[in-house]
This record gives sequence, C-alpha cells and structure tokens, in this order.
Amino acid sequence: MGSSRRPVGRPRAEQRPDSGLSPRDELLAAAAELFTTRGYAATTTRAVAERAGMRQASMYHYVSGKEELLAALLESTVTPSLAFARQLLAEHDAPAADRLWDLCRTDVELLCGGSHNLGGLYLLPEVHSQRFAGFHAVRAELKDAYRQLLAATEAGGALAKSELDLRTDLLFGLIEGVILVHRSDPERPVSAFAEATADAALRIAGI
Amino acid sequence: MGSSRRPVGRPRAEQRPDSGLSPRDELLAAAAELFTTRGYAATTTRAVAERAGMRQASMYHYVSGKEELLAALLESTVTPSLAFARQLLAEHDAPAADRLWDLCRTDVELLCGGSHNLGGLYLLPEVHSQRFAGFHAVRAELKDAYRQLLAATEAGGALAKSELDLRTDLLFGLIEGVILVHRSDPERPVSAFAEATADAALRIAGI
DNA sequence: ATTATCTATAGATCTATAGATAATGC
DNA sequence: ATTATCTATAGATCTATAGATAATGC
Repeated sequence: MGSSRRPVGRPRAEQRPDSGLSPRDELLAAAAELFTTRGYAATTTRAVAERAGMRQASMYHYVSGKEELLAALLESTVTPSLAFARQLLAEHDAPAADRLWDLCRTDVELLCGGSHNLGGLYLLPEVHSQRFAGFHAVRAELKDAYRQLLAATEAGGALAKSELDLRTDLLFGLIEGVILVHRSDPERPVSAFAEATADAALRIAGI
Repeated sequence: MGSSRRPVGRPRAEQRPDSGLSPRDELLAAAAELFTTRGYAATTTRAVAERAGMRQASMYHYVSGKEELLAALLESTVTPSLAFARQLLAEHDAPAADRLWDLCRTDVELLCGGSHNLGGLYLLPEVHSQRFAGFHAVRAELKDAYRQLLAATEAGGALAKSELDLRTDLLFGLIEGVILVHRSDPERPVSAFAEATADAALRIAGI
C-alpha cells in the first residue's frame, strides 16, 4: 500500500507532479494568479487551463467558464472576513473600538496574506458587474458590520447618519486600498503591517 | 462669419452636435470612461470609436490603437501632479510638512476631480505592463517627490532608509487608494474630502 | 460502464489594413 | 489635390461544444 494508483480517466497530455489540490482548486489557483496580474478580460480560458495543467477544453469539465471562476474567487475572499465579523458583533461585552481594530487587522491579514494577491481582485473593473451579485451581497454585509461596530464606539455613537456613512466609507476604503500598498512591496511582513494599518484605520475613523 | 463651414473630408455616418473637442480628444474621453468602467481589455476599439461618434476603422486616423490611448491617458493623470510637486520641492522656505500636505490635497483633487474617474486607471492590471514605461517613469518621479518632502520633515528626517521607504509607500498608497473611496460615493464633494484625506495621510506618515 | 481527459472545430468575435467615397481647397 | 471619413474584410484570436480516446471499476 501507499503506492498511488493511477487515477481514473484518460491521462493528461502533459504530466506534472501532484500538487495535492483538486483539479478545480488548481483551476482556481491558476485563475487567481492570472486574473490579479493580467486582469480578468485579458486572461483566456486557455491560459487558465494550461497553467492548471490541462487543455483548454478540459476546464469545462469542472467549471462553466471564466465567470464562475471569478465569482468563486471573489466570494472566497469575503467569506472568512464575514464569519469573523459576525463573531465580533456578537461579543457584546468587549469594547466596540477593540473589536473594530481586530476586524481591521484580520481583514488586512486576509487580504494581503494569501499566496496570491487575491485582494487585488477587488480592483478589477469587471467586478462591478451585476453578474457578481452574490459577491456584492456578502461584501455589503461585511461593510455593514464595519458600520455597526463603528456606531457602537463612543465617538461613533455621536455621529449623524450621513457622517457615519462617510466614516464607514473611509474606513472600508482604506482597508481595501491597502492592497495597493501591499502590491508596491509584497515582501513586507504582513503581520506588523496589518497592525499598523488597523491603528491608522481607527485614527482615520476618528476614534 | 460665425456660421461654421462644414469640415473637410467625408461626413460622418452619424452626425452629432459639435462637442468642441478635437476628434482625438473625443477618443481619449471615450476611452477614459470605458477603460475605467469596463476595464482596458474588455473595451473594444469599436466601443471607443462609436462612443466618440465615428466608425471603428476611423479611429486609426488619429491613434495607432488602444494602447496609445491608455498610455496618453495615464501620463495625463500624473503630469499635472508632477508639475505641482516640482514647484513645491523648490519652495525651500516653507515647512516641508505644509508642502507635503499641499501635495496630498492637490493629488486627491486631481485624482477624484475630473469628469471621468481617471484615477481609476491606476487600478487596471494592464497598467503594470512594461509597455507603459513612460507612465511608470513619471509616476516614480512623483513618488520620489513624496519621499523627499517626507524626509525633509522633522519626523521624517530621523528615519532610517527602510523606514522612510515604508512610510512613503503607505502615504503614496493611501493617496492612490482614495480612488476606491471616491468610487463608493462619487457624489461626495471633492474639496472637503481632499483636505480630510491630506490630514489623514500626514497622520499615517507619522507627522 | 464510467470517468477524465483529449483533439478538432464551428461560430463569434476583434484588430488593423485596403481601397472607395464625399467633402473642401485651390 | 487633399482630407476625413466610410465600407468591407483578411487574419487572428477565443469560447464552448461535439465526439473520440485511454484509463480504471466491476
């Protein structure tokens, strides 16, 4: 035992060492890299498939097309943040400012942390399209968690609605914009950077 | 006099009221809007030409292709900032922190001010390509002006080189990232927003 | 029999050129 | 004659499907 059997199905045209990922995950990883570096529209299905080690047509065995890949990647960037945000919202005893700081720090780590610059996907213009409504929904929920935590702080409680909206936009924009800074020097250690950004974010939000 | 003669050359297939812009500028304006909203690769030469009021092939009378349009637009976003930065660098008498604040504010106004969201071009992945070396050169010069002004401040003068680089990245990243905030609410009055961002930028840079 | 892949390709683009055309200028 | 535009299209893609093929499973 231990000797891995050859898998079912016709062998691939070009064999490669086993990455450990499922074919679908290999496609997602390939798409993540190509979409963020070259852009979504500029990336062909052939480029994605070939980088994942299969021929262009074989991709359609796993996904319906490029669009499904982008949709899946986008949601995968928000889902962990959102889970953490929900958890923080429920911790009524802890000071809101501390929880907001924690959310900022964690978000920066998640956005800048992954092996590929997944956060960079947010910058693609195509993402605004209505076709990614699922992503927009979870992202809106995350932004609302920022708003709620901000409103629960001492400084935030005193704000009028329009003022609270502006602060939320600034805060959320700074966190998402951090990708640009990360991009300019991807070697920088993420964890200290995330804490510094969380500090800055709270200062910008007036806390 | 006063009655405008018909222009030389075959008339356009679809006539439109005179915009006052030259055909090349109409192409640039059309490209600016389409590139920022749909992305560069997703925008076809037909879409640009048609929006500028001419047929696809006629575009080639004015530009060599899409690439020239993006290159021209990119440089046009940095050139005014750079001119202002050079001027500030020469004003040795004014405090460096004040000059840096001024540069930040002006940059935000320029990035968010124009009729189309030209600053959004920075976010396109294609822009990283070496083909836009001209843009990268002027952008690097602008970033260096930020670095010089930062180093000339009281707080900045004490920094080690690596620390100065980090602060410069943060500062410059925040300014460019402001486009994301602007995008989330384009109706917000730019001038107060620019001042608030300049305040925040200097705080982030540790001044 | 089932599965994962392959090769081949139809149909739909999109770019950039060739060559025609409809104006003014002289 | 010069100019700005047009129409038409060759050549180069790119996507998504059809159908063949080479494995394992039973």
